[in-house]
Amino acid sequence: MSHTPTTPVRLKDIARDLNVSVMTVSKVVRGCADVGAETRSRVLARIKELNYQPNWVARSLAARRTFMIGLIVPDLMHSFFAEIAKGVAAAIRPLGYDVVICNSEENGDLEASEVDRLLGRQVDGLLLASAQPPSSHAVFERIEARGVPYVLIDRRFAAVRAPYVGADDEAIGRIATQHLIDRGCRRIAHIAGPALTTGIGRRKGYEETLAAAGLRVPEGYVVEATDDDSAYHATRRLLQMNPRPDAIFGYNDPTAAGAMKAILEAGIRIPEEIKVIGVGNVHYSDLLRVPLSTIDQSSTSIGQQAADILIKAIGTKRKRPIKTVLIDPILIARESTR
Amino acid sequence: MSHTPTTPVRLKDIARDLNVSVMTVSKVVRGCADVGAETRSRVLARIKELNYQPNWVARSLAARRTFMIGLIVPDLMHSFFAEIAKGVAAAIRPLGYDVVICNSEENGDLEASEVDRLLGRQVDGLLLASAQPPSSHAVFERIEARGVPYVLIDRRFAAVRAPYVGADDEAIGRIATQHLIDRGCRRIAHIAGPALTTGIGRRKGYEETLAAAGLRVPEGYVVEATDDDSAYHATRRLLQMNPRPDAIFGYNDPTAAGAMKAILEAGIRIPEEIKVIGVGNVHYSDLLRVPLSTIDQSSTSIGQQAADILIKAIGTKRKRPIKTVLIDPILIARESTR
DNA sequence: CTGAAAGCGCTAACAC
DNA sequence: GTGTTAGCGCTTTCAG
Repeated sequence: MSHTPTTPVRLKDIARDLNVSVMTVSKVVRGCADVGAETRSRVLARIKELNYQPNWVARSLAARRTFMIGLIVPDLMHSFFAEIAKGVAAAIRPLGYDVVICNSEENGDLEASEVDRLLGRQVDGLLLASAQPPSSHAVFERIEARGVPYVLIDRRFAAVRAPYVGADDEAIGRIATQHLIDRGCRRIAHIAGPALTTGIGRRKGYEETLAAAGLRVPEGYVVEATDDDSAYHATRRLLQMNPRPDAIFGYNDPTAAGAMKAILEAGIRIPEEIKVIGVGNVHYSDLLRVPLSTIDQSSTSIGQQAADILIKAIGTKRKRPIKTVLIDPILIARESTR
Repeated sequence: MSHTPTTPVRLKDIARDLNVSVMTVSKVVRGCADVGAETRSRVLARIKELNYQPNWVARSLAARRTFMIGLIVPDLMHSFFAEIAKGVAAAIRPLGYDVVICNSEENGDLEASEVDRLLGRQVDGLLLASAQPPSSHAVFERIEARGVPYVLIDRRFAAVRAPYVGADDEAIGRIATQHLIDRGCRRIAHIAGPALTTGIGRRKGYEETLAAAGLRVPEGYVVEATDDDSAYHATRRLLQMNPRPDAIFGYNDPTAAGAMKAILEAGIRIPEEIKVIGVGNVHYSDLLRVPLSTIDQSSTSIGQQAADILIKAIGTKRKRPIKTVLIDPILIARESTR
């Protein structure tokens, strides 16, 4: 109705109206026990009446806690991270926290500046799917210097002493590769991801499994790509090779999807001539041209578990044991490796 | 190195070290002109040395501005909204704003509580892809009562006097339907979305175009669905009908993808026997089993334009003309309507 | 049980 | 140019 912007109601206003102190009202708002029953109900009534909403900025400054946590992901458009974000939000919301989501665009410097911003905003904790190069620890040190708890997600940093939640990347590489071998493939190519633990681990699992099976692949069977588009182009090169691969293991679903596009476009049949497998079980995997076999890594659960660990760390004085949660990857076999 | 959490450096610390007043330091930090060159450089040096980072909570309280804006979307997993979020972030970041992203899960009550939280956090503005039922204005009134600028995204509310940025939904419906007619389809079914302006507008465009072409469709040719899964089931019902549709217009890409899944599963060929078109041009549209024809609505640009309008409104005293940006939809014809 | 005092770290507005 | 005075709206601490 009244479209005249009103200055928000403050504790002070309620206190004045009721002839009690600001403190008493504050206590009622926060649900402290030490307030008389009758006083409490009078205050509560007035609060409802005026529709009082606490000013969280003021509250945060005084209490030195914001009840905000920061989440930094490399790319929100990748549904894997969107799902993590969802899991995080779902986990912390009931506890009264809000999450500020930032996109690092897979760029370490941008990420560092996001971290600084979030720290400047006094977040109580940080969740980080970091795009830092593996040996660069400056960002983590800055966080630690501030004493703000944080949890690493998806990408691991061996030298950093922080909790981590993610999938077992080497296991992912092994499972995917073994699956292709089991399906009779012998010339298995790999679209490797960026040089982060995810990409490196999956590639390592791939190489180990190949070696264990006594398979050797020609020079050039491992190509690099970061998204569906670069994977598309990389795959076109792969298809020129002699002998041509009879399988491609993409380091994530988007790259596998890009590979499929190149393969089908070349008039090659999936899975008859080339089998394809990805990682991530993104939501649309089974809607692709050929439903994509993939390795599921429970993204929602990653978000939730990371959030749980973080919240516990926030509520604790100092030095809890550094937890590492490795989620067991699960093979989802679909048409693309039939 | 030093993993001993240090209390953050404050203006006061720098002021003390340099024997100047807190104000002077504050002015330097904010880049005010009225500071002596020599003083400024001393302060700057110390700031760098100590790696001073302003406390934004305190700053926000004092300045009565947080430089945070809130963005509420129904579903971050839907890449349309993820893309909008990205566009928003990209647009406001260089201006010093941060965005707090919230998920309403397509639930009006949850959305209302998110709005309250964001308002409580004193955001400077709000971007809202609202899940409110069309006649419910309580949320908007609460925002207006606080005098916080906001702009509506994607879903429109005719009675609400706020800027709006989104696609022209009726045009979308017309273009999609006309395209199917042009391709020779005569029994065009529609998977209608929820009863919001998006769903309603697209359906209206569909019906108008059908009428204009003198086409009538049997009872039951319009079914409702909200996501790929419900669309999958709805389409299975559609396929039982007699006569069977020769085209399906899905109100967005996920529903169209779900429809395709049901069609192909039934052994029916796309586009030979049934043509399919969606809306949104989501990122993976051309990777689907049959590359999906769709209507593009420039999601990134929606985010950017909405953010621009909001930022301008924030920087203004009061009452700017209420801008409505209707983005022209563009047909992207792919294999599914060949 | 209630409240007064003392800030949280910073900035607006105005003097000097 | 620089600094002073007053807070922003809330919570902490501790006395009554």
